[in-house]
Amino acid sequence: MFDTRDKSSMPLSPPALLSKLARRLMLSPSDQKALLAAASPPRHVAKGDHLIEEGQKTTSLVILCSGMARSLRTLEDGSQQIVAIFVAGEALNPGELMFPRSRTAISALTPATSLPIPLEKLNQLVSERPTIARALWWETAAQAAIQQEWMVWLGRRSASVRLAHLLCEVSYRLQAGDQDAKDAFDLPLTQHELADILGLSTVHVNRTLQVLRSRNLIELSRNRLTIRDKAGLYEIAEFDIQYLSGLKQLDAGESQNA
Amino acid sequence: MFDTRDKSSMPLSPPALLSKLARRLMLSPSDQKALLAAASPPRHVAKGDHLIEEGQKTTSLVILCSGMARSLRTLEDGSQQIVAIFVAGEALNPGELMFPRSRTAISALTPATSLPIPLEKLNQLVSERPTIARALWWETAAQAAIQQEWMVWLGRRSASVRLAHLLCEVSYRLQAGDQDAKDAFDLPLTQHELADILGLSTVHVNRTLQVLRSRNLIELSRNRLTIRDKAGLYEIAEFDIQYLSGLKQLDAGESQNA
DNA sequence: CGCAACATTGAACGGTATCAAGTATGGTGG
DNA sequence: CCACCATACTTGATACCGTTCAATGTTGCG
Repeated sequence: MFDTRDKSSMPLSPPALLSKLARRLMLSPSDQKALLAAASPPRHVAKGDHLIEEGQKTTSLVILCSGMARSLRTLEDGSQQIVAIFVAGEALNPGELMFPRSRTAISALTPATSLPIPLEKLNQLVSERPTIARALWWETAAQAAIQQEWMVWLGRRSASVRLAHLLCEVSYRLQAGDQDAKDAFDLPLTQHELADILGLSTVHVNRTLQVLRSRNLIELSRNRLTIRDKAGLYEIAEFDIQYLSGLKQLDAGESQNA
Repeated sequence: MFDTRDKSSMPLSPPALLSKLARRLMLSPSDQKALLAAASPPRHVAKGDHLIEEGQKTTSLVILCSGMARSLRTLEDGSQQIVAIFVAGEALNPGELMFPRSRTAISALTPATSLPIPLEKLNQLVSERPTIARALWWETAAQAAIQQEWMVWLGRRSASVRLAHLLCEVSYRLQAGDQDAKDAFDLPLTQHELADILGLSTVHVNRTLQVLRSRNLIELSRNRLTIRDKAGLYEIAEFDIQYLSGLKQLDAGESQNA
């Protein structure tokens, strides 16, 4: 279940593809159906392929049905910074819908399946079904919240804290989307990619990983991460489960708001 | 016009207060009226006062009508990171509306005026007027875009680039909100606060400012910033006016989307 | 087998933090 | 108006974290 590679090679029916997103966004069955009806056929891409190009005109809302993806900004000097990662069940560009062009390139970290929903149809849907508009607005806000958390530790924390935090977050998001709370999962990121996310050099990521390993907090080899000491990892990461748990409180807290 | 301190001491009528936001969000006159009718009386606060407390229950959308504000995250060890700053005409918490509680504290950098709009009324408005919902969604996305830009330079750029970029951005946002393109404005941030934004130490901010001054790019004293060499500053900041100009293309590019 | 990508290690350099001290600046009460 | 104090700003010396460069080991794959 954790091996995202398997999923993409086994074509799922669109309803199955959508179910994860629906669960996250708490869409009603009728909204789900409507979304699905508006969607283009699902697209399967290989590892490394671009799901959205930088500067590309915004033509669809894209939902990641399986696999993992990253959002990348390239700077003039060639250095790059990964500004977001996505796991199955998340929308890739809810915020970009508001802009004429995409500001980042989004590419697949694993073989992946995406479900594009053309803007024209989406706009119609959104005006007919305010609950869908609200769900997308909410997804935009949730991603902004995650970004904000990234900012805090980019600005203020040491390499080991940043790395630990990232591992905690990915583990948490994978669980929230789909799986039971297992502590081992595929993490299809090279040390170079981790460095891009963390704003560190590859070499230093390597050394920092060794520190975490030597303290018996994690194992990581061949793209598979095992968390050996969850409490310990959370502690040095200063991982506050609260900030993401708002994602779950939606059904409880939102009913009055919606 | 640039001295935000004057504004707060001179109570403006609510319509005037809202006009900036309306211009930014491209709200129709009837939407503006409706928003205004839903709003509570404007609130005047002193420099340093909190507009929104950390962890406070989300009860209103708050619009900043005059002055400047900052959104602050405090870490367990006492260090803090400013994750956003706001100028007059911006909404303080469009994204937070989606969560039960506020994740940051927002406090006034200058004397300021805020216009709270209670959630119950807002929810009604939003369901009656999809354009308002869309405007708030858009504001959420715009703030996420700015945050993302911050992330990129927090992770990848040197102190002088970060500082220069921040100055460029503030200057740009002030102009976009209100003023003609003047190159001198009040910047009510201490070096300590700049450090919190930039993820640097106060001492290093000081030295970096001296570098910029010695290159004749800026003057900054007593909270007043003068940009002496705009082109030069933009250059070392690698300031890409594009990323924010999406904000302006809304009326051009959005009509087909909305 | 051999190549390419990834991972690991070491040494030297540099940017930024930290600590500590000193200098404006502005506001307050006498 | 002055003495005083608090806050902000400035400057220097030192230490550390993370980078860079360079070399070596490892894994997977055609």
